[in-house]
Formats: sequence, C-alpha cells, structure tokens
Amino acid sequence: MARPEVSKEQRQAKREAILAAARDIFAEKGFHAAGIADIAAKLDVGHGTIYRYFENKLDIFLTLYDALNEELLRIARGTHPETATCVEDYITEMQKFYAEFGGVFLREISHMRIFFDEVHADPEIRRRFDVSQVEFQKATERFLLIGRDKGFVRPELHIPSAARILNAMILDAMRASVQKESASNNLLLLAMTVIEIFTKGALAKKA
Amino acid sequence: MARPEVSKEQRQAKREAILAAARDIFAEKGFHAAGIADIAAKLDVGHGTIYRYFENKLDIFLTLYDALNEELLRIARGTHPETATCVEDYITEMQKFYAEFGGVFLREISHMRIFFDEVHADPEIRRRFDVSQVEFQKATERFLLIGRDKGFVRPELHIPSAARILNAMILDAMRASVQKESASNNLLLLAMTVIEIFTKGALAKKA
Amino acid sequence: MARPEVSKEQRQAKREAILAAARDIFAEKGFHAAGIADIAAKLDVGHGTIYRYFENKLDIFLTLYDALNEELLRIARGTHPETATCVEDYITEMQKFYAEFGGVFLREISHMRIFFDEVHADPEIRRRFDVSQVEFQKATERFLLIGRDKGFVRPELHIPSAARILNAMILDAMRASVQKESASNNLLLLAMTVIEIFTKGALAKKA
Amino acid sequence: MARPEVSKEQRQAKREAILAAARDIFAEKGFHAAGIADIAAKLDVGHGTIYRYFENKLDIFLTLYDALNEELLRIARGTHPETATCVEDYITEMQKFYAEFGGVFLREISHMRIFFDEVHADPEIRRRFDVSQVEFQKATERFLLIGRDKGFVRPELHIPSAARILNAMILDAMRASVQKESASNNLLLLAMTVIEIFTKGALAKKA
DNA sequence: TATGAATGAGACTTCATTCAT
DNA sequence: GATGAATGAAGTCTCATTCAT
Repeated sequence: MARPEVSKEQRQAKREAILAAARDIFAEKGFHAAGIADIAAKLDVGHGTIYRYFENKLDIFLTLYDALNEELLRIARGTHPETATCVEDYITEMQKFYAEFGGVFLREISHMRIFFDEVHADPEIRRRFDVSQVEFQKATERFLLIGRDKGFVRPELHIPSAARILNAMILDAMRASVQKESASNNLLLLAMTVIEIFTKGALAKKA
Repeated sequence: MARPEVSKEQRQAKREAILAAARDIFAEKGFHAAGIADIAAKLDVGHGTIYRYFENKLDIFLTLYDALNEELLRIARGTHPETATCVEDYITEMQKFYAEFGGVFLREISHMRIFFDEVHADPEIRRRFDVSQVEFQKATERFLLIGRDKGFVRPELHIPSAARILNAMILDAMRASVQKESASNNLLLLAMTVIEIFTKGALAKKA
Repeated sequence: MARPEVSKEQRQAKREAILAAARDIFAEKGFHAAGIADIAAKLDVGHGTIYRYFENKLDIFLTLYDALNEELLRIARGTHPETATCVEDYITEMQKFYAEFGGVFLREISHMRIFFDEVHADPEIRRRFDVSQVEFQKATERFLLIGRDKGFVRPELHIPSAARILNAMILDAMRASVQKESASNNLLLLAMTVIEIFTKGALAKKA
Repeated sequence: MARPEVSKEQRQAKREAILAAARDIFAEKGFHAAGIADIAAKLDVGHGTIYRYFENKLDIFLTLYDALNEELLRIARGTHPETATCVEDYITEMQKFYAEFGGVFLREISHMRIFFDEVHADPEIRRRFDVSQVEFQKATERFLLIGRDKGFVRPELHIPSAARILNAMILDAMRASVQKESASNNLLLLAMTVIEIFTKGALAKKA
C-alpha cells in the first residue's frame, strides 16, 4: 500500500488555502448564498477537491468560526485585573483589552459577518455561538469579580448582569464598526464612551 | 353582484391565521428553512391557499416583521423625558420605557428570532432592519439630548455613541431573556443593572 | 321542481358575453397566458360562473375558433365561378371573394391571433385547424376546377397544388395585415399582387 | 490543474445529445407542454444534468431555433440570380434554391414545428422569428430586384408584396410536406406548381 | 489525489377546476 | 344560479454532495 503521497504539512497547507478562500466567500455572500463552487472557483480547484479536506460546507464554516472565536476568547481570558493596584490600573487593563480585542476586529473586519450574521444559519452554528457567549460571560464575570474583591467595582452590582451588559456594549461597538453606513461607527469613540459610561455612568454629578 | 363572498373581517382573520402559523414556523426553523408547505401543513390547508393571501414567503415575513418593528418603534418614540423635572423623574421615564418594551419582548419571546436572526436572509429584510435601527437610534438620541438640555446627562458625553450603546444594552437585555439556557437571563435584574450602570457607572465611589 | 329561472335567451346572452370577453383576452394574451380569471374580471363576474356556461377554457376557445372558422369557410364556399362567362368575370369573382374574406379579417383583425397563433396550443385546436384547412382546400379546388372546365385556367395546372398555393397566398396576405410592424402589410396591395401573380405570373412577357 | 476533465468535444457531444432529445420532445409536445423532465427522461439522465449544459428550457429551444434558422437563411441568401443571362437561367436558379431549401425541410420535417408553431410561446422566440422573417423577405426581394433589373420580372410588380407572396408560397409548400394527412403534400409537385404560377400565372393564354 | 459530471431532493409559484354556500 | 375560496398537480430551477475516472 502506497505511503501518503503528500505530507501532513502539504495537507494542512491546502486546508488553510481552502479556509482562506472560504472566509472571503462567506464574508461576501453569507453562508447560505455562498456555494462550494464559489470557493473552488476562487482556488481554481475542482469542487470535489473541497470534499477531500472537509466534510461539507458547514464543516468549513465551523472551522473558521471556531478559529475566530477561540482567538477572541483567548483575548477575553487574557486580561489581568488581578495585577491592578488602583482603579486607574483597573481601567487601563480594560482599555488594553479593548485595544487588543478591537485590533482583531479591525484586522478581520471583512470577515466578522460570519461571527454576527450567520449565527442562525444552522442549529449547530447557533449552538456554538451560545456556548461561546457563556465563555465570554465567564471571562467578563471574572474580570468584574476581581475588581469587586479589590474594591474597584461597586459591591451592590449584580455581577452576571453587569458582565452580560458589558459584553453587549463591547460586541455592539464592534458590530457598529463593521457597518460602514452607520453614523456612529467610530470604533474609538464608541470604545471610549463605553468605558466612560461603564466607569462613571451617563448622568451628571449633582452639584 | 360580484360582491365578496367572505367579508373583509373573515379575510383578515384568515390572513392572521396564516401570519400566526408562519410566525411559529419562522421562529422554529428560520426564514430559509421554513417552507410554505410547513405553514400550509400547520394550518391544514393546501399550499396554494397561502398564495391567495400573500404574494410570497417574503411578503409573509415582512408583514410579521413590520408589525413587530412598528410596535417596538412606537414604544421607543413614546417616551416623555421632556416632562421630567428632576433626575429621578428622568430615570423613572427610562424605567417605564423598559417595562413597556420588555413586555412586548416577553410576549413575543418565542418569535423574536425573526427580529434578530433573520436580518440577512434577504436584502429587503436587511434594508428594513437597517432603517429601523436608525429610527431606534434617533429615538434614543432624542431621549438623551433632552436629558442633556435639562442637565441630567453629562454634557461631555458623545450622544450618538451613548445612544448606540444604550440601545445595545437594551436589546441585549431583551435578547438574553429569549435565551432559556443563559444563567443571567433575568430580565428584571438585567434592566435594573442597565439603568444602574447607565446612571451611576459600575465603579465604586472613591472614599 | 322549479322551472329554469332564466330563459334560454338569457342563458345564450350570457354565453355570448363570455365569448366576447374571452375573445378580447385571448387576442391580448394568447391561449396559454390568458386566464379564466382575466375573462371573469373583464365581465365583473366570479370565475366559477364561467364554468356554468362552458366546460373549460378550451371549450371557450374552440367555440370562438369554430365560429370564426365557419364564417370564413362560408365565404370561401360562397364564390360563384360557375356564373362567369369570361375570364374577366372569373377574375372579378376572385376579387369579390378577396374583398369579402378580407373584410372579415379587417373586422376581426385584433382577434385573428386565435386563428393564426394559437393553432398549436392544444392538440384539439390543431385538429380543427387541419380539418378546416382541408375544407378551404376543397373550396378553392372547386373554384379552380370550374375555371378549368370553362377554359379560364391552364389545363396542365395541378389543381390540388395550385389550390393549396392560392390559399397560402391568401392567408399570408391576411396574416401580413395583422402584423403592424411589417413593411409590406398593405392588404390591398398584397391582394392585388396575389391576383396579378396568380393570373399573369411574375415574369415579363418576351418581346 | 483545473484542466477540464472532459474535452470540449465531449461537452459539445453531450450538448448535441440534449439538443437532439429536446428537438424530438419539442416536436412531439410543443414548447409549453414539453418539460425538462421529458428531455431528461428521454436521455435517461437527471434533470439537473440538463442545466449543466443549458441555462433553461428557452435556451435549449432558442439554440435549436437559431441553428435551423441560420441554415435556412444561408440557403435563402445563397442564390445567384445575378449570374443568369436568360429567363431560363433565372428560373433554374429559383429551382436550385427550392431544391436546397426543400432538402433541409425534408430532413428536418418532423422538427419543423419549432419553426412554425412555437413562434408565440415566448416573446423572445417571436422576436427572433420576426427578425428572421425580415431577413427572408430581404433575400427574396433581392432575388426579384435583380430579376427586374435584368428584365426577367415584370417592372410593374410591387416587389415587397411579390417577395412576401413568394415566401408564403415557398413556406407553405414546405409546411404542406410536413402534414402527413394532406392530400396535396407532394413537395415536388407543389414546388413545380409554385414556379409555374410564379412564372406564367394560372390563367390560360387567350387564343 | 484530484476532478467535475451527474444527481435529485427540495423549494417556490401558478392557475384551471371543483364545490360548499 | 352565482360565487370565489380552496386545492394541488405540475413545472422550473438550484446546489450540496457523490463517485467513477
């Protein structure tokens, strides 16, 4: 029986070429409208070939989705509020997180559609989205809990709710930056406003 | 002669029966996966019958979408921050809005998918979603501008960004209550936390 | 058992109203594209009503077709070449036929589509068209045979072929007058040219 | 790499197999009644296969129509009346045309329905038919004009009308040979009679 | 391994006809 | 008699996936 004619590395390289092409196609057309034929055409490869590297269309999508999701999760889990010795440090840590998270967003901006839009194209995609939301929630809760333990966060705040809300603000800021048309899609301004509201609230101080 | 055999009321009743069935099907399967056949089967009528009442599948969807959207917009536009004479009144007005908005959400909880998820199933749906987002944004900006004029909202806040963020918090709170699995889907708690963060921020007062 | 509530006359009047409406619709859209609903709408009558007077769509069409066909056949059979005492009379008889035949065409010009275009929309229509062609052929053969017997028509001419050809020229002249766009749709000019070619041929006399 | 697996020739062969099957189906049922399913069944392939080779049903039809039309037009334009030096040559040229034109008809006899009958099945078919009729008309006018210039054709003849009539005779002669039932469907006899009538007229010479 | 030809389930939509009122 | 609501067969077309080469 013949040895595999291509090495593991070559196989992996091909998989990644397919993923790269698929990412563009999904970004452009969305999951449903994107066809295996489009991906194959972009690579100048027969569409049957795709099926030698991936189960099916969903498999490709989920691979892309998982990779993006993991990168974002890694960032969310990589904050270090425990090193903060004062509120200013704590806020700085939050800003650092925003900067890193936003950096990935801006890099992947044209592909974020697979993260926001196609969530419900398939039950399995939805399931993974829901799972990852829980993970993000946990990461943010951890950030807030440490802040509370250190006395930076008001103790009466309901942490799970606050975490959820903070995440919503973050994700929406990102989402806004994806929408070219929006009048308020300045990511920096949004991020600053999120932090401002989160830290100081929107209301004026009573005199 | 050539008088309608069924009254306007009967016709309207049938339309609404179709809309009700369609709403369930769309909620269960999503726009793409839902078939006219599913709707017809649920009503135990021939599929041709559906086409006597609606142009096509999209027509049904948009009718449902528009109705929901209008109801939500009416609520968003129905706030009265201009009557507030003190910050407490202003906050109360916000709470009233939350209560009304949330009421619709809880009633329509199983059908909100058509509002959030199916945005990209069709260009026309997307267009209407985008338009309505702008309207929600405007309504919230108005709320904040009046608050700023009255001295309740910090003047240095960037209103469009703040409005967007506030909307994101509101919508996410609603969205959370749709997800049965979520640990933090207590709508009341979320709403209170949103208002708390929005008014006072999350950070502890310095001693 | 109740006597019929409408008289035979009333029933016949309704049938004819339906036929009149159908004729317009068929002329406008053609057999396939025309819908029973169109006919009913034109009469401001329920479409079910149509079925109380005619079997189905084809039945209506065939009734119209037969009526038109019979009128044209009656004219074709109504020529009197036997009274001609000289070639000039014979030609005059042919001209009289053309005038009468053409008169019906011009009157029915907007409905001739059912005669020319819809011949093959259904096997039964085709069958009747073929049958009527045979009848037209016979009528023309009779005209030519009498002309031959009287010495007006060249004896060596193959009468069935000549009859067929003469019919083709006649029908095409009519057809041409139906086509508005055609540059050579002057019915009079065409009719005159048909007679000229038929009587004298197209070639120049040798000097 | 990405080299076609089947050669251009194989692809073309398949296209032609589909065209051949479609031609039979269209001849048998007509454009409307013919289904893609019928064509696929005749070839014993899935219906999807058809769509790999043609856009849609109309595309198949138009391909057949255009091919036939072009062949006939080429013949009509290929006459050489300008080489005739006497009337006999001119008539011979007309006979040659008839022989060639009739040959195609006899070969395609069972498929001519797509040329005559289906003209009104679709606006695009009609458009092409009308265009080609103008071309046939032009070709015949040219034949007659050259004949007139050379003194073979009577100068007082209205050429566009005569061309139209001549075409009608030709086409009807062909059409006749398609109809099995007709008593006068002997193409040779018809063609001879057309030429005889066209050249000498049908009437007897006065003594 | 790579290919792309073939497949056919599945979705939408139309409209002639039936029939209960 | 009249109506028009309901029906569902029929037809077109798409595209993910299989598989012989």
